[in-house]
Amino acid sequence: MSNDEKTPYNYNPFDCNPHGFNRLSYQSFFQDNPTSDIYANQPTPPPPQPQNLQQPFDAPTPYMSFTDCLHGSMDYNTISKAFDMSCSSSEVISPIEDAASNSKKTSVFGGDHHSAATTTDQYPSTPNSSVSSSSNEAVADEDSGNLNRKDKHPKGSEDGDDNCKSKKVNKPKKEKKPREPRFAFLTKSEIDHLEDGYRWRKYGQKAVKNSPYPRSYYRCTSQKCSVKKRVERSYQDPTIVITTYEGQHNHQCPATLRGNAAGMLSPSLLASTGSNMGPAFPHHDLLSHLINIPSSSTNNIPAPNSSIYYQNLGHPQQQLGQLPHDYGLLQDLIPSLIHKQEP
DNA sequence: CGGGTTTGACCGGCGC
DNA sequence: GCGCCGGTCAAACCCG
Repeated sequence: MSNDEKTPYNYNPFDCNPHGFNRLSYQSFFQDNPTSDIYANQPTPPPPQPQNLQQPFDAPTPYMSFTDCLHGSMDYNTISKAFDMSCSSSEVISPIEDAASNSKKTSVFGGDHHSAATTTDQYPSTPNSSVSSSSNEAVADEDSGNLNRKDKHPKGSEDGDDNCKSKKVNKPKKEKKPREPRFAFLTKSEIDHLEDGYRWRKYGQKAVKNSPYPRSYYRCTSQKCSVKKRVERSYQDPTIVITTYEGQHNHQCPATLRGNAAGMLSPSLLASTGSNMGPAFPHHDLLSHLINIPSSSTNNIPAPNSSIYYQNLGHPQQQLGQLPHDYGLLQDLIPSLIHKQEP
């Protein structure tokens, strides 16, 4: 069952998309709750979070970008709030019960955060509808240098000899390290690993329980950057790729450094996002999929789900009107998006 | 040869 | 305590 069979979409030159992603029909930010919460459908209690996020920069501005998120310059709460808005319209992804909702890890992050996935049993049956579940993870976690773990000792064979099975090297009982904040993107794509401008090294792949699709683990190849991401395919809708970022880049986007950034961005986005977008904006591929740009410029891509985004948002204007002030993220993106649709 | 991928094994948390 | 499972490691392999 390869994904190649389905190729439901055409290549969209507008997106400069060499991989043939399809446009994102849904986007979601969620923090935490591995796997499960991706599908979690819940009203996401907007948490009164202390602003103790690790933020290299000041408070989020209305011009935060997705990459800002990726770079950690953004308050994750802002993100989640922003998307809570859109999910508050009771949109949820298709009921991917069980594996997802059942996961025993719904509140794994120390439990010091509202376990988001709680009402998973009442999925409205809105297949392919967009979801915007958001949850907050242990935002307080610093970049705890997750690379320290285990000191890189070869497992069990540290001394070689007869500790044959006793892989338990006597470790200093490390304290539980908090997890990085996470957020996920659901992207319609034929390929699993979406270009986002950063370079990633795959360090693992695991079969996902109850899913025929494996989950891949990637780490940012940049030194000292501990950002990780997981990529898996929704088993309910194999055209959807779930990309979960964990951590915050502490460097610039390599693509940017190569001078590609400009080419990744649509002028309108650049214009609308302003300088705050900075050089670290993600690959246009990603962005364009994130916001489901109905690139009128070409192809009437069937994009079966392409309308979902709007469906969920209802009338964008209206939605925007309801937005809290910190809806800056979409507020920023949508106008440019709309602008872009114009011939 | 360096960097990335594959893949089986290991680790550790969690639920029962 | 045991088993399950997600996440990670690292040797082997691949590729440009």
